[in-house]
Amino acid sequence: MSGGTFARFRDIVCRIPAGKVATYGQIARLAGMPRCARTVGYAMAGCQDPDLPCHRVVDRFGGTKAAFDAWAPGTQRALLEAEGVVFRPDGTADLETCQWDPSAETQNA
DNA sequence: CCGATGACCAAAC
DNA sequence: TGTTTGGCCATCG
Repeated sequence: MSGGTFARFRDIVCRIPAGKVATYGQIARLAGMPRCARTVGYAMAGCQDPDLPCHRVVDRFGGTKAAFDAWAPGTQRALLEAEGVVFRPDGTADLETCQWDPSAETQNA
């Protein structure tokens, strides 16, 4: 595993600050694989690591995935809201306000 | 062991 | 302008 692509995704997702959300494509892009967004989602689906804040990972529209709902109905949104993420009436996270900005990644874990 | 799938995104026609 | 296919990697059966 170490040295695998999944490890890279996990590392990136783990660096998402609380109150922020990142999209699969964004993470994949940061990992160096703009086309590997699917692999990112799979990394979460197959390996729900407790240290992996997959709840901070959303799709391009900031909408939580149905699979996540199956894992924990309404939990993702609750966690994000608890972290300060702003949700819209449509049930999607306001990416304009809460999308993780890797460029401003000054928190450096 | 090998084949198919999967929580997606972006470019191409 | 909108819709479709393509692509990537790891895990599951």
